[in-house]
Amino acid sequence: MGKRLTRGFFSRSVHEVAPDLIGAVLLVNGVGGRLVEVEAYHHTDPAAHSFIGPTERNAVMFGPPGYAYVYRSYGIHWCMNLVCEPAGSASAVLIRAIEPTEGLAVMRRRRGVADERLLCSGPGRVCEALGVTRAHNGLALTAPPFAIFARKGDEEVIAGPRIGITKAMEKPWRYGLKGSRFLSKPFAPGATIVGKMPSRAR
DNA sequence: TGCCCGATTAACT
DNA sequence: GTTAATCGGGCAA
Repeated sequence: MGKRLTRGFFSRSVHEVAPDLIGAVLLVNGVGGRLVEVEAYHHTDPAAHSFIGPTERNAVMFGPPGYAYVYRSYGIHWCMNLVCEPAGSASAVLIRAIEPTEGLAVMRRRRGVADERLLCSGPGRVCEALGVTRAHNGLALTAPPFAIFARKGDEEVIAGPRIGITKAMEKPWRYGLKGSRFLSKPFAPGATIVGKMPSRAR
C-alpha cells in the first residue's frame, strides 16, 4: 500500500489530481480497491454540476478540497466525487470504476452479484459496493470511514471522452488504467496515452 | 407548484 | 439496441 494521501494531494487542479488518482487505493470502512477509472469535472465546464453556481446539492463542491461530494443519480444510484483545488473553485473527480481488492465478500453481498468485474465497474456500482450514500456527502476523505493511498509504482494512464454526459462531450477528461479489466467501458483503441505517471503523494 | 431530465443500471427484445 | 425504474434539482410559470 502506498502513502496515505493528505489534503494537499487534492489542493491542485482537477486535471492534475484525476490522472494521479489512477492506481490509488480507495477504501470505505476497509472495503474497496484500486481506482482504475475517473473523470474530471472543472468548474468552468458546462458538464459540471457546479457550472451553474452554488446550490444546495453542489454545495460541497464549493467547499475545501479533500471532501466527498455524493449525489443521487437518476433517482436510483449514488455517485461519488473527490473535491479538488482551493476552496470555492468547485471542481471534482468522479469515481467511475475500482478494481476490487479489499472486502470482496462484503461487496458481493451489497451488490448481489458474484462476478468481480461487476462489483465496482460504474459510478453507481462503486457506491453500492463501498456502501457510499448521501450520509457520506461532505465528509473528509482523509479521515474514517475513508482512507486513500497513493499508487506505489508507475501506471500507464490513458484519457478519452467522458461517458454519459450531454455537454462538453469533446473534452478528453476521462482517465483510466490502460488494459484494466475493471473499466466501466473500454477506452477507444488508440486512446491518448497520458504517460507513465510517477507515484506521487503530497 | 409543475414539468423535464439526468455524471446510471439491469432487464428486456 | 431499447427501455423502465425512480426522484430530486433547477427552472418556468
